[in-house]
Amino acid sequence: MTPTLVQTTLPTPLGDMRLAASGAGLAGAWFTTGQRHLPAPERMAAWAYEPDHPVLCAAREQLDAYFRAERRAFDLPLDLATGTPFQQTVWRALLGIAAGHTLSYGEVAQRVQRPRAVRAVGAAIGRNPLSIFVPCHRVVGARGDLTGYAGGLDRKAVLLRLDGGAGLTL
Amino acid sequence: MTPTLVQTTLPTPLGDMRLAASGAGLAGAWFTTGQRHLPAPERMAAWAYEPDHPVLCAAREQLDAYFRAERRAFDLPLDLATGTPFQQTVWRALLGIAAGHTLSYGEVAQRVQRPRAVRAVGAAIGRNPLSIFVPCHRVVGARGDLTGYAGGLDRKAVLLRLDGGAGLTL
DNA sequence: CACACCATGTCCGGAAACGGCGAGCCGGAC
DNA sequence: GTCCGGCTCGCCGTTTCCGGACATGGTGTG
Repeated sequence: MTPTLVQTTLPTPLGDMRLAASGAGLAGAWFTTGQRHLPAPERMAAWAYEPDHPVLCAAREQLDAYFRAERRAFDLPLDLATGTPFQQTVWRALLGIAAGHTLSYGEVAQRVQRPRAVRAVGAAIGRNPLSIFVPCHRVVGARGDLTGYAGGLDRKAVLLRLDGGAGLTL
Repeated sequence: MTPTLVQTTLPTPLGDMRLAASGAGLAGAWFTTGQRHLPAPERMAAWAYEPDHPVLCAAREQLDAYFRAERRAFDLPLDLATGTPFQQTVWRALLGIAAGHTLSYGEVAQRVQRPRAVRAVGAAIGRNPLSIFVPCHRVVGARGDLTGYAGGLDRKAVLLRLDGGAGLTL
């Protein structure tokens, strides 16, 4: 049995989000609407609601600050253990992209020492369980186009503007 | 010598059926074409034709009503004494599946207290002498596939739709 | 008694399909 | 000529699907 998680939900300018935490740290952050690759509903239903859990509190506060453009980087323990080894490598690489910067899928592939595994990188990024915290929205097409986002391209655009210091513009 | 039976035949939307009755109740109901595990022809030839036998009349009427979707359950004495003890147990378990519901072979095996005798259950169900009356068509594969039917999968599909209240759709 | 049938179910390995891509090529619009 | 849009094809980790190999228990044979 995989260890069970605790969860909470919170509203954001981009829609409600569900946060989940394990003993190791924040393990999930998904938009409740229009998000692909969600865990199975019955799985999520089994997680206890603990809004006061320290990790969830920290995540909520930092996320609020981020949307108020008062914070550009996050600082809390993350639990990436869910993914395959390759996925974890990719996700960790994303953590190295600072706000205001972007990389192409090909560049990420190079950083992961798999220069030709471009599509595989794309697939792995698509499975990122930690929206925003693992900044998968900072990966764009080789020619600068947005290309895709599990939470919808609209949200990706907003997040990138926010990253750029432009403040929140829907 | 096993006590001799009386018989009759009647047409149904799924083809002609032969009904047989003993003093204890309805003992057989088989499609005359495309049905496996029929009694030996010479055996059946020895049964007297008695279309007016009370049990046969009741069976005919209820079967007609069933095919007209005006009846979902049967109410007449059944004679299951033909089978082995195990087979009788299985057949009786089938009587507990209401119209509109299905069980997998494995689930039937559990109900019979022989969780691992899954194939044996399948074999026993295949020998069911009372098509439709003992609803062996309500047992499907673990993943929901039809798997098999002594009267042909086509008939099984029709019967399940009929059970579901969908009316008769060939 | 030994043995071969089955209207199954589970597990496992291999094959094929599927992506949040990117480079190369071709044909039009200037 | 340039430039751009659109198409094709190779790329590779993951997922899904399919087929074969067991285990399994009652029955009908020999």
